[in-house]
Parts: sequence; structure tokens; C-alpha cells
Amino acid sequence: MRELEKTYDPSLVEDKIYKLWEKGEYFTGVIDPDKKPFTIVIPPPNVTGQLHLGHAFDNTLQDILIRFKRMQGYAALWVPGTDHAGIATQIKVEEELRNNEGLTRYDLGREAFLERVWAWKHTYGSRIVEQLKKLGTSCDWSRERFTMDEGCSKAVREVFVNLYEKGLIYKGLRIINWCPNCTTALSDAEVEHEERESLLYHLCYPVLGSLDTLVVATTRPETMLGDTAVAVNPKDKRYKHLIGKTAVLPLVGRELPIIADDYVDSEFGTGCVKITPMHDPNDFDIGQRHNLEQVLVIDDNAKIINSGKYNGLDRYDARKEVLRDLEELDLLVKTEEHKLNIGTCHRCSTVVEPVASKQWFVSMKPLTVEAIRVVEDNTIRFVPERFSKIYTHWMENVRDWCISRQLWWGHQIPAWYCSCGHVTVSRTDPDKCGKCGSADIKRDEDVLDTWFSSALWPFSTLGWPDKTEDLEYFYPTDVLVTGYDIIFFWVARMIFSGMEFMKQAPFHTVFMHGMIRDSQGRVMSKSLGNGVDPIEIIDKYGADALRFYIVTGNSPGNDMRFYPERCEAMRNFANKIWNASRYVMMNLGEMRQRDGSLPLELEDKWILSKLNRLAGEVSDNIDKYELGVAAAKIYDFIWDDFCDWYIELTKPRLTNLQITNSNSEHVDDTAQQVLVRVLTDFLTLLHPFMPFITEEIYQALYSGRTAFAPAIMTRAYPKFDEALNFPIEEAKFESVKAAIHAVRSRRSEMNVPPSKKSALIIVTDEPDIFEAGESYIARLAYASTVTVTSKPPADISGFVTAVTNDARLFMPLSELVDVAKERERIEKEISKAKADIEKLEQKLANAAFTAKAPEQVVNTEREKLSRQSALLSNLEASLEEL
RNA sequence: GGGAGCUUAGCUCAGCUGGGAGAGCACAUGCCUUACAAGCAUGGGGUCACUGGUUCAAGCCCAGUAGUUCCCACCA
Repeated sequence: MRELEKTYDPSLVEDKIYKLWEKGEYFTGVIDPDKKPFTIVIPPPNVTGQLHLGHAFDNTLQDILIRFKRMQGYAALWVPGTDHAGIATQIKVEEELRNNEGLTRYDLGREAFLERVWAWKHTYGSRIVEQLKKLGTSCDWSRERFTMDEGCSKAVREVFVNLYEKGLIYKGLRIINWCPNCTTALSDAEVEHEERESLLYHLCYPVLGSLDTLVVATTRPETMLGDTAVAVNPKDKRYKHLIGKTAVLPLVGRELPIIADDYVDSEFGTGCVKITPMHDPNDFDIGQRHNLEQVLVIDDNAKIINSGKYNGLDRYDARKEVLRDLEELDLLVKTEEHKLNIGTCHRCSTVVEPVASKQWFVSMKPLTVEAIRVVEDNTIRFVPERFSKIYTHWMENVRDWCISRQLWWGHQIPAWYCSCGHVTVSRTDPDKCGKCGSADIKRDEDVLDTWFSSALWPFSTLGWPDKTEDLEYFYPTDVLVTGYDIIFFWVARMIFSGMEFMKQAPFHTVFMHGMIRDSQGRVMSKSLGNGVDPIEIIDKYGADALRFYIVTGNSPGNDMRFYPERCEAMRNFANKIWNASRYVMMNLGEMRQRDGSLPLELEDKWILSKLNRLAGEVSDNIDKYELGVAAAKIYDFIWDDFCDWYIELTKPRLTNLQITNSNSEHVDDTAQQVLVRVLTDFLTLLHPFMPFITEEIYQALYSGRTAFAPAIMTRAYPKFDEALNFPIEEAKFESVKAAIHAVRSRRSEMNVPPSKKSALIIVTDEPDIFEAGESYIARLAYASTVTVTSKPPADISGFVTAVTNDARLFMPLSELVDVAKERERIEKEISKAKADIEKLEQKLANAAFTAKAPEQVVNTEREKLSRQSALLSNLEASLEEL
């Protein structure tokens, strides 16, 4: 046993303890046929990222679950790893390249640039891992993976080729979201929508060979440069006569067929729509249906092309120019205000350009069938449940997934083009065309969406496509813990990938959490500069305090506001535990081995019973993912029950503290044993939540004792044990507590300082429980002497009284007694008791209640009534004697 | 246009399958009672947004209203 410092200093403890765990290899997932596996895969953070509070939140939850299951005896495995984060990482390296050397990636060329990215990865890739360790995460680092390591890349390749062979991956010309800043295609999920005030412009298009004109409405006049038709609804009488005729595109002069299509809503705008097949998804479809000409007028950098004098203009400058020119020609008929939903790049917030482009797609419909089924039939359960609806709705309406990105950092698409037109897609790099045999083949330059590899994470990290023992034993994983912001990006894609390739759901539970916001409820972001660095919090308050703060006061799926200074309360809690442990240890003396059981006092049974019930409830709560509730219960037990009561109760029993009682050699073995037992058990219960301090104290208590587990994290998680259930004793002790509380309250009301002790006479029908507690009652109720009796003193005047339902308490503090005031007070309490009794009697007199309410509820009400009645008679007795 | 969440003490939030409203912080009063002032004791403070319904019983379930936040959506 080692002595502890007076205050807890996490900075002296945490790194040391983490090393102890790593040295003991306690995080290692061990395949054990006699155990049930429990697996979590980490949501892989960006390899070059830094830990933010969102990670802290996410990983704290995972660590609590995995430690809990590990202690319950599961073969627990938490697979860690990082994500190559295509765009994010590439942008960072490009930025550095530009700032330091004034170069672009094209200056370096693909190969040299990728070398730079790998170098960057090697420099910064371990940072996030080290930061996760500071949080205390018990990941199996020996199994750490990276989305671009050999195994994951092999999985990606296999999946791509396999889906291609099944016809579920194809390359085609489709409208995609193009970010002109990132210069790459994006998937629908990567586009954010925001509503903006905009204008709806009405443009006039003349009809060829006629005086008629058509007025079309558009929010994006610059796209008119790419118009190849005008469409009206076939039923629209206003325009029926023009269908089949030709309009002339102003400024450009292109002849536009006037076509009829049901897509056009006659009610909206003018009922006439300009059709720009290459720059609008609907127009693209119409273009397909009517076989329209396709004119691309906006390039990769959002500059105008194929449009004569407008060429080279930025899209917004082009808008101004076009409008000015139209106005000059008197063809801008009207401008009205209009709310517009605009798509922006989720990475850089640039307005994305819908543009037709040849890209690779995953054909989604066939993959959604099983992905929807497993959620609907509860094979996969979302916690909280409401997220399953969001998931299902998305899955039911999802469009094909654009997976090619015009980037270099990522998994290069395994497709080779031959001049013969054939595309060779292969698991191994081919040296010749799969059709004509020509060696002159060229690989697709694009890489895959980062989420393509993340989608395989639950099985690629376990070795798939190889049939590994890990995959066999640990797959499917159990719980996926993540924020609701990546349900579509990641969760949905893991589910359909798991179903397609493993024929098994990748996890049975998706445990969702919310976002961490700043103190004003705003999302934390770099641009706002309102981010809080968890590492700073850990340095200041300790990882345990951060973890505990995050997990309490928050319920599944809900956002939380973060106030750094509120970690202080949790640091104080850690310190409280620390000092409670010091108290236990300084009173332990030699820990003697005992034969047989010790006689337990009432208060011992009380605390053991409460602890025992706590153990049962905590496990239940964690099983139901109510981590905050579990944590709060442990907090209350430790602070209120153990520290504020039980420790105080043991003080008179332990000679070390009984300075006045010098002749006593007696050490209460029972108190010692119960203290250390309760301490050890609640530390164990708390360990998943506050791993560092609990381990440190455990080590201080038990290190070198071979009879005990080498680390608290290897102990079995406490369970409910019927042998330690003492409900009657619990209730009895609550009576004692109530009496002590009543005395303190009365003294406080009358401003009697604790130093002024007085005799205390307890009048009760249950003398045993009070007599047994005389010594601590004296201490806690500031009494000089305690007398337990069944009869009140003959002359009651001059006593301060306090009343509970099973005790009347008398303190001779005559100088403080004001009979009139006392009478008033008691009368007030009497009327309150009477009111309570009346309510209870009414309730119990209600036949519907006694008939329909469960017996237990009725009994509780009866008990309440009898307690209130007892209280009332005690109060009345006191009043009478006054 | 569809969908979801939230509204509980001064602040931030819990409240699990309906059975007498809780925590932290803040506030007030008194305490250095040798584990802990990062503490102890005592206390004040709530029309559980509003309206109606179901029920013996509603903060909790149902319907609606208001405010608020978010997600989804190819009406120019």
C-alpha cells in the first residue's frame, strides 16, 4: 500500500497508468472460444487531424462500453485506426506546398506529390493516436489500421471489382455536384443546402418566324448560354400552338426547339422553362428524353466556355454580363425576389455547380433492399430509435453514388482504358487490354471517395477479403458509436456494404450521439474560432474529469453545450474520490485476512445493500446505453452515501481517529473491511467512466498483493448479489438518517454552531437502531450525550424539539427556546402533515385506485399514510407538551 | 415541400417500462467537525411552453397550438 498525496493531480498519474495498461497488454483482443466476443470499430479519425471534442465525446462513449464489456468477461476488441481523408488531407498538403515552395501539385506531378502526402501522413499520423491515448481509450493498438494500408486497399480493390463485375458499378455521364474550388466531383451527401434570398429573372426568347415570344424564368441567367431547348407543359393552352416551333436564344443565336414535357409546372413562373441539359439535373433528364443537344458552358473552375465573348468569365461575372446585355436588348422582362436552396461544398463551402460529367457510380437501388430490411426488422437497432426513420427514408430515396474524385490522394480507380474502347477492371494491375490485348492501356487517374473505403471498415480491418481468424471470431461487430451527422456518409454505407459482402449486418446497434456545441449553442468550427481543445482540458482538469463531464448531463442523440469551466465540478469529484480513498487507506492498518464473515452493523448492511443495488442498476443502464444515468448514480452513491454518510459513520469505530479514546486498543475490523470492500467495488463500477483515477487508487491499494487482480481494469464488473440485499436494514438506517437530519436542520434554523454541543434525548419505539448508533449520532448531530428512551422528559419546557415519523428528538437548549415561535412552527408542520394525510386518504378511499393500481403502488401509498400519521401524532404530542 | 428534435429551478441539463419534480453551477446562512475549503451542514428557488384528450394516476402516452433548432428535397 502506497500513501497518496493530499490532492489528486491527474497529470502525475494518467500517462503512467496508460503505460501500465499497455505494458500489461490489457487492451489486446484475444480470441477465446470460451468467451463471447464483443467488438467495436472506431470511427476512424482523419489521419492528419487533431483531436477535437467530438472525438472526445465519441471515444469516451466507446471506451466506456468496451471497458464495461471487457470487465464483464467478454473477449472485447476495440479496433482503432485512421482514415486517409482524401480531400481534407490533400488540401492540407497542397496548402503547405503553395505556402512554402510556391508550387502546385501539378508542378510536382502525381508520384512526387503522393510521396509528399505520405511523408505528411508519417509526420502527423500518430498525433491523433497519441491524443486518443491521453483520453484513456483502451483500443487494441496492435491491430491499428489505416484506410490506405495494404489490407484495406485490398478490400477496396476487391469490392470495386466485384461490384463492377455485378454491374453495380458503372461509369457514365450524369449530372454531378462539382466543387470548382476543390476541382472534384462530390457525392450528394457531400453537398450542404442553404436557403438564400435570390432573384428570379424572366427572360424573353423570340420565336423564330413569328412575332410570338416566350418568357422563361430562371435563377441562373448565365446558364442560358447552354440552353438547347425551351419546354412547356403539353396541356398548357397558352403555349400549345408553339410546341414544335423554334425559339432563338438571345445573345447566342442558337435555335432552340420548343418541346412539351410533363415535368414543366404550368403554375410556376411563366410555365415556360429554359432547358440547359449540361447544367441542371432536371434539364439533363429532359435532354435525354428529347435527345437534345448538350452544350457545356461552365468549366472545372466555374469559368464560361463555348460562349464567344463570355468565355473566360467567372460564373458570377458572366451572370452580370448576360443580364446587362439582355437588359440592353430589352429582353429582361421582370425580376422578382425568390428563395433559393443553394448547394455548397461540405468541405470548403464553395457553391457547387451541377454539371454533367463522366464519373463512376455505384448503382444503389439493388443494394438498398437488404440495407432497409435489416433496420426494419431490427437486426440493426438505432439508439435512439428515431434515427432509424431518418436512415430508412434516406435509403429509400437514395440516388446512385458518385464515387470518383478528381484527386490524387486516395485509392486510384482500378480501371484501364484502351484505344479499342474497352475498359479493363481488374484485381491485379493488368499489363494489357482485357479485350484486344494491346499493351497501350492507361489507368483512370481518379481516386475513390474516401467513404468508399470507410464503408468497408468493419470487415476490412478484421482482414477481409482474407478469411482471417479475427474476421471469423470478431465479425460482426457489436456496437457502432458515432454522431448523427454521418449516418448517410458512413453508417448507411457500412450497412449495405456489410450486407452485400459479408451477408451479415456489420453491427447490431448504432449508438448515436449528438454534436458538441460551444457555450452559446453554436457548432464549433475553425472559422468561428470557438473550438475547445480537449487536450487543454485534459491538462487542466484531467481526462477523467473531461470524460465524466461529457457523459453526464447528456442523453443519447442529443447535442450538448460545452462549458470548459464545468469540468471543474468533475475534477472536484475526482478529488473527492481521491480523499475518500486516502481516508480508507489511512485507517486500514494491516489488511488482515479474515476467516469467515464479520458481524455487520446496521450501517454496514445499509451501505453494502445500497452498493449492491447500484451495481445491478448501473449494468442495466449501460446495457440500455443510458451511460449518463449510470454515471450519475455512481456519482451520487460515492458522494452522498459513501462520503457524506458511511465514512462519517465509521469514524467513531476506528481508533486511528479516536484521539480522545486513548485507552482503546480496539480496531473495528468490520468497518475496515466494509470500507475497503465498498471502495474497491465502487472504483470498479466507476472504472469504465473514470479509468485513470480508479486504476491509480487500486494500484495504490493492492499493488504487490498477488491475491488480487493486477489491475482494476482486469477485475470483474460488480453484479447484483441477493446475499447482499438488506432492504429492511436499509429502511431502518434511513430512520436514523432522518433523525440526524432533523436535528441538524433544527439547530441550523436556530443558528446553533456545531461547536455548541447539547444533550440529545431520542424518544422512539425503535430504541435498538438508535442505541446501536449512539456514538455516531452524537457525532453527526453535534450531541454531547445521547439518551434513547421510549418516554419523553417529564418537563418538556426548555427543550428544542425535532420530529420525524419514528422519533422525537429533544435538546435542552432553553435559552434558545421561544415557546410562541415553537408553537407556530409545529402548527405549520401539523397542517402540512394533515394536508398530506388527507390527500393520501382520499387516494386510498378511491375504489378505482385500489382496484386498478398495482398492489405495490397501493402498498406504498399505505406506508406513506402510516408514516405521515405517525409524524402527525408525534407533532401533536410535542405541541401538547409545549 | 416533407420529416425530426427541443421547450423542466437564475444558467446548463438529467428524469430509464406513467405511481409524490432532480443534479451540477449559481444563490443564502452557518461551519477550518484533522479524508477532502477542489470541503461540510442547512436552506430558498419550478403553472414541467400552451390547450384538450386517454388513465385510478400524466413532466412522461395521444391530438392540436406556439416558439425554437436541425435534417431531407432536382419546381425552373
